Amino acid sequence: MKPSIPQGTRDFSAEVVRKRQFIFKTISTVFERYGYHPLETPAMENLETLMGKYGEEGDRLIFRILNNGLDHPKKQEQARVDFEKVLEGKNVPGISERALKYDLTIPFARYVAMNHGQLSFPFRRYQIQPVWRADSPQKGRYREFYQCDADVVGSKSLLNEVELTSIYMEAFALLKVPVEIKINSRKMLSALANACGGQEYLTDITVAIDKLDKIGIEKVKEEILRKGLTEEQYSIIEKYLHISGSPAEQLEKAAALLGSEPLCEAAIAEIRFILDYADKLSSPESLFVDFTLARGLNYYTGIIFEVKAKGVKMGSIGGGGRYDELTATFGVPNIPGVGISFGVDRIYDVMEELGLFPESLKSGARLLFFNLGEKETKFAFSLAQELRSKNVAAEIFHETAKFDKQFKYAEKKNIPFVAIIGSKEMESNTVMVKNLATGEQQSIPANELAAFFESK
RNA sequence: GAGGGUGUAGCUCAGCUGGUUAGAGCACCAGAUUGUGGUUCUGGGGGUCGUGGGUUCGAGCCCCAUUAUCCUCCCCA
Repeated sequence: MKPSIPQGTRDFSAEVVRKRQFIFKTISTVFERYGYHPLETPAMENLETLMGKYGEEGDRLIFRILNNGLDHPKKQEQARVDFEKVLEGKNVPGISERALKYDLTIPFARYVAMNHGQLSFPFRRYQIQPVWRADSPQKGRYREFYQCDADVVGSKSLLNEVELTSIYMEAFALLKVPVEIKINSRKMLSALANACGGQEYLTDITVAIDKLDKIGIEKVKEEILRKGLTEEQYSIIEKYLHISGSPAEQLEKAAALLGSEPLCEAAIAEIRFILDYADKLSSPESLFVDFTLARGLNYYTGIIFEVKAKGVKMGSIGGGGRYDELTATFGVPNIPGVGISFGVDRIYDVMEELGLFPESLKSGARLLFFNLGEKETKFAFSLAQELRSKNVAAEIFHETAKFDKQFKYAEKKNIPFVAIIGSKEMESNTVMVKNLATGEQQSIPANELAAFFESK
């Protein structure tokens, strides 16, 4: 048979794994600095935990796991009856009661609901794990991909939003990715909806203006009018979308337009709270107020975030916001929260495009010992062991072979140095070390080899 | 869920309006070169042309089906 992997999944080769781990490690280091703790949850959850949390569309994309033992003679009859129901589109525990997790937020909510007695609030956690979606794959979309989330629950303080903003700034600074961090408040959008027709239009308006930079203002207008708003009502939206200027000016203009709405006042207070901390953040120039920012998800209730990479054509590489009642669906009310996520796969693509990964991630071993025969290899082996004990990665070529072959191996594996030990070297107790990039070689006493590499 | 493109050597792909024995580059192996690579040269191994049918004297090429994969829209990260 021809080997293959399931559609929408990937193997990661050595270099890719190192680069991805570099991203994970950088981000988690920043999370830890702010007192966020790691959490891991199982790949699979009970189907019941996940169903109904992601909307109709989302439910269809959940990977369900078939129960074991359906072929057991005692169960076969029941399985047939149950399967008929599955064909009608129902979920039947007899056929499937587990599913692969679809995101990290719902499992986190489940965890908090299960353990809220033991947790001390506010509870901060970060989580970097794969999730699975039975979507049809295309460019930049996979059936297995990683999410990287940080959330704090059990606190309404806007200081959390400030810190999450700061986390974005620090993490992207460490990764050297130039970004724009956009913020808005969902309350501002609610105020807008109230001003032009009422809350029942909130979702329609949000969905439409969220697409602004994708489809252009004309299409946004079309879409909004199609939803039943009048030209007059739309004119308020148009004015809203044209608000510009410095953050302070933006807030003023918004107040002038929607000031009569109490929610607008609340929104302005939230945004102003964050802006008041701007001078204490590491890169305030990357923070922007963007009233057109809406985020697709409807569960956000306060501040919302979105991060875009500068100088690259790419969707957002991070996003998040405040939500209320994360755990209410699991019977534990009154736990508000706010969280952000990093789009790891897209960050990878951006960094690859801009050449931001450190060179050191490319090679494994620093040194390859040539294999020139049995005696020589024994000599090389003890030297290699010494290097390894001093944390210098070293490899010995696996069999005696022509120089040509061993050189090519080193080159392919991006190993920068080779060590040649033949009878001459063994006699004088030295090692011939060659730098492959420059072609220079020098004879180094065997007992100084480790020091030579440790100093590099 | 809707709509496109592509399946030929390990990889990337040529292959004319259907016409003898299906090619190239890279990779691999051997040699020129028994302790100094990246260049060059010579030789070599490798393919039931995704699968199944059909049209034809003749199909890698045309038709139908099927399957895999990539992409666009919807939605999302």
